[in-house]
Amino acid sequence: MPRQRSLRQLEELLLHNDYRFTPQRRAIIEVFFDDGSGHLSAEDIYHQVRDKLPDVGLATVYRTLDILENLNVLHKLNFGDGRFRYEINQEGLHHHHHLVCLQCGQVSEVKTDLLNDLEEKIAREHGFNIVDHSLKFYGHCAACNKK
Amino acid sequence: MPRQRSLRQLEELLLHNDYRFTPQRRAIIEVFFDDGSGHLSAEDIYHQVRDKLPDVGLATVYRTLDILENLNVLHKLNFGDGRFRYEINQEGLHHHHHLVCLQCGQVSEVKTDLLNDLEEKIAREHGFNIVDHSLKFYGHCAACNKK
DNA sequence: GTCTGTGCAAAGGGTTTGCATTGTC
DNA sequence: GACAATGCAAACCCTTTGCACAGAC
Repeated sequence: MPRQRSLRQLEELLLHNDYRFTPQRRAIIEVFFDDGSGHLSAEDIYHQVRDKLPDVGLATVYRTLDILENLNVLHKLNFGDGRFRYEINQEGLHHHHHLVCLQCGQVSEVKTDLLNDLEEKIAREHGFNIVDHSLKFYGHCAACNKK
Repeated sequence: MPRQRSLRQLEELLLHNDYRFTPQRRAIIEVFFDDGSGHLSAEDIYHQVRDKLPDVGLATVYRTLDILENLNVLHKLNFGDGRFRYEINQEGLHHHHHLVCLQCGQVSEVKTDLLNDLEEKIAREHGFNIVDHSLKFYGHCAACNKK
């Protein structure tokens, strides 16, 4: 099982779903491959895409992000800072959590997932069928602690 | 230790912090006492306050919510539906989690907190000083499952 | 050639801010 | 009576939408 889909695979995914594989969409996907930091806002992506394709419109970015989210290529994140952020869905990276630094705003990831027990308990006690979860820790990151 | 502060105590809290205890602020706080459901949006509060004080402005609601959040009277929540929601902070209700139904939008609460171990581990491994956390489960609630 | 995708600009929705007026301390 | 708080409306920010044009199949 591949850890991350290739550009080629994503092209096929789009075409199989009756979407066209345009230069704009290609460039937007490439931004996610190029940028390792993850957690990109629409504006971040817009600026990076415009380095390659200077005429791209912000609306195109939003429309593409929407498609990619629906195809489960991207995950839409909300850290409460007034804008949505997107990260690429990678197999094996399911259910990681986020550390949001309240000082510098940096978001890092925790791989651990100890929520399975809790999920079972909730499903049992509340009759709630869990599809997804979101766990965020807010605090002060190592770098800010040193200041 | 009281489970919930009284109106009187909140009045003193405001005055001690050089804020005035106006009828508007009183009415806004009362909304939280009257409404048991919790998770109120600014608009929800605005409408309920206007039943008592018809001339209140939405801006006043936002400004008051902001003050009460800073005084740790309220907790600002984000369920990703495009608006912030507020719940009153009660002692003993620290760190409860939310179940967000993807069908009907209803938000209910889970009292369990099994995150202490995980928090310690994260603080140790990442040097991240945790101040708060947010855990949300998305899925289908018992009522929607029956439909 | 058809019809999806694009860019632009305008609209939308929640939240914030400026300012003259009101009213609390 | 000073100055914080209010109400109104405009401004803001991110996101969505309408529309005519461009371009992929």
